[in-house]
Amino acid sequence: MIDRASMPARLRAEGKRVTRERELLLDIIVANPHLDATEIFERARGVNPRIGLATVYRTLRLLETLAVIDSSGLGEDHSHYEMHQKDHVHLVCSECGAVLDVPVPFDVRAFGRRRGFDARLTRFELVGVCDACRAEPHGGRRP
Amino acid sequence: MIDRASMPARLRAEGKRVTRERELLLDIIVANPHLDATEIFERARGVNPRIGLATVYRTLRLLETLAVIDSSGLGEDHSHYEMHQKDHVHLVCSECGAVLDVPVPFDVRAFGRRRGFDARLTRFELVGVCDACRAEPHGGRRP
DNA sequence: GCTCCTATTGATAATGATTCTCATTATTGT
DNA sequence: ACAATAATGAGAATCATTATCAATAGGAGC
Repeated sequence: MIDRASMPARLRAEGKRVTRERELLLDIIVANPHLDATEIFERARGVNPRIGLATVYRTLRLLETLAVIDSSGLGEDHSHYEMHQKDHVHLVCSECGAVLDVPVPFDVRAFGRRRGFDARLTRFELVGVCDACRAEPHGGRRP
Repeated sequence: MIDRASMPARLRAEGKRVTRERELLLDIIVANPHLDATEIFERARGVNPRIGLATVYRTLRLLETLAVIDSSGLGEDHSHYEMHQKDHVHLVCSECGAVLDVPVPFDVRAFGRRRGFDARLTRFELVGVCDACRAEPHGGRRP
């Protein structure tokens, strides 16, 4: 996992500016993995009501380009974000939306290399129903 | 892989009608895995110029609901489709767009079960650069 | 700390993918 | 063949994301 404290230096190293907005968005992503752009936007407004949605998308794109954050669908048709970390599988509960990160049980780089691929990024997800939701067939919608 | 010939019976069993459009779209998906909705639409028009894009999306949604086809992003921000088949990893070349299907090297169901998840569907992708594209750094854009 | 240069922001229009609406058409049971 | 109604086609509507552009604010130099 990338260290939050090193981000300002990292941005400057890339010739980018360290703005209030970028700091705020990074804090939100670090503290809440798996949020989507709208959810990040809402939380950001709670702190800085003047922030715009465009800034959220622009910042997410920048951070993803810098490989600081990763995006994934998590069973839905839009992106969710988290700080970049070692290859892992997202176990997504289609009932309650819970997401569990589990290390990939094999060497992904070697797996790709064996097939002539130089792996740049991975997205592994397993969508299903978690224990809790299987236990209570009635309630248990998205939190 | 689901057998194309059994699809009409499968549709009727679900109380759905077997239309020219559905037959055509199934043929296209079987013959060309990993196409997106627009590509499927274009090929379909080649055979039946009267077909509408809405029908393509409706049919894709229906077939996915019936677990006849699966969708995945393949490194892009929209869905690509293929007949449902056993769990596999998509190796996607970000340079030429080539997609390679490789069996998942571990037992996905058991993997999920061990974490309290009842796996319904999986999406494993590894985005990188294939041998061919690494060989020729100049050309080699999307086919 | 003050200024200037320009990257970044905010508001909003634009785009792209997908879904919805509704009148028309075609599939299926009889 | 006929009627009942599910499915289609065309286009409007929606949702996520990107582009545009004037206003604002980092940060390098003084």
